[in-house]
Amino acid sequence: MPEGPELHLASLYIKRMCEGVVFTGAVRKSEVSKSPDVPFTWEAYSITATSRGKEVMLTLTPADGDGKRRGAKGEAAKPMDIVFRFGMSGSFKMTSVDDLPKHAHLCFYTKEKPQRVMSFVDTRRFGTWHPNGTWQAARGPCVLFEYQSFRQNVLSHLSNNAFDRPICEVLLNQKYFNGIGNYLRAEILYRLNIPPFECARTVLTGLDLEDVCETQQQISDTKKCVKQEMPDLLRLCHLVPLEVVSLGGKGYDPEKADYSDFKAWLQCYYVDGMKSVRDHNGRTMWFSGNPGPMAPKDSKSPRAKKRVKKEDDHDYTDKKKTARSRSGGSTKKRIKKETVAKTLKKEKEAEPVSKRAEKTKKSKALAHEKSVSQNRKRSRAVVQAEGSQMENRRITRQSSK
DNA sequence: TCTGTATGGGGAA
DNA sequence: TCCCCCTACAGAT
Repeated sequence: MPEGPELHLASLYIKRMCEGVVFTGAVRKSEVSKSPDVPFTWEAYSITATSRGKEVMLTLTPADGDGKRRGAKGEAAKPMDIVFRFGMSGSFKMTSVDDLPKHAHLCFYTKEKPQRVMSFVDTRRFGTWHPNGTWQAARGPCVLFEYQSFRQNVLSHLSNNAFDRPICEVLLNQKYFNGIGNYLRAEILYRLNIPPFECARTVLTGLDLEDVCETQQQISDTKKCVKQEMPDLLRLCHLVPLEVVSLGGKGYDPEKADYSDFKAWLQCYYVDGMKSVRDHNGRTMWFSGNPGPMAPKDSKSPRAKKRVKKEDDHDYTDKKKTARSRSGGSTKKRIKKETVAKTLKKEKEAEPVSKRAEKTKKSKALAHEKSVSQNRKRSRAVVQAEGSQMENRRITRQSSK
């Protein structure tokens, strides 16, 4: 579920579910998880949460007046912060003990009867947590809640070689864009019609250090702001995630019933008619129009690349053996080579968009079409239309300099 | 049964 | 820059 908006929605969910609820006992970790144990055991404690970019911090606070002022090992009663990163599939869920989700890896038990559990659920186990943790120092300010410092952090470091790369790849750099992930980068660049593989520095040079819309309320009031001034790329890094937050629900999470709202909100990511290529890190970039000058020449999937490499190695070994033995190669090897050649040819002919994506998109297209046409009539359409013209003119100016 | 793909990011070379 | 961590699912074979 996890980009900036989903992490924030998770923190809101935790706060809502844990408000006034007393938790008890030890925090329990699944056997299979490689994340650390959480050394926290109290007769009574409360839970609250906050988010920053792609991190969520849980604060466990021992309750006053429960008669026990010391923990199981005699430690003083002080709160513990646990910092979570969600990986590709992390989320929090409050359930009954009987309904504990299959992939619950860290569990907090309530003191009620019947007992309930707040658990960190993470199917793929790419998520991590850090007891007594702090916000990760290497991550930049939150695009949602530290907008001005986020903006200044980006614009004051443009000379850094991190900005030599394509804008779509820099948008995933959490040192500068804490909270932006793969669907947000697609949506943001699409709104401004910025070629994803344009050089980041070219796109960002010339933006004002201070945004004219200074207060969050002003910024959040899209209509008001758009009428006053065009939103630039950095403001959209703030506004677009805010839109997802305002959708409520659970954002990007196909398992949830309210996923349809989110799908309808998407204008570019996984949308019918959009193009997709692999960026230099092997992640799929969705876009329309011109990919930009720094587009990778070879956009094979990481696994396809690996396979081709393996087969190349295999082929090389075969050739060496053949040369040594002067045998000319066995029938088996010839068939293998033909298969490899066919595979390569297939891949060459294949569209950048996978067949699976095509089919998924087709089935999605009908439902999507209806609501997108409505959505686009809203303020975002204004943002996109006006913004893209301005942005294109600006980028053209930058490029020609 | 095999292959490709998925909202992220740490660490080795 | 590449490899790896891991599960689930869709579609191809």
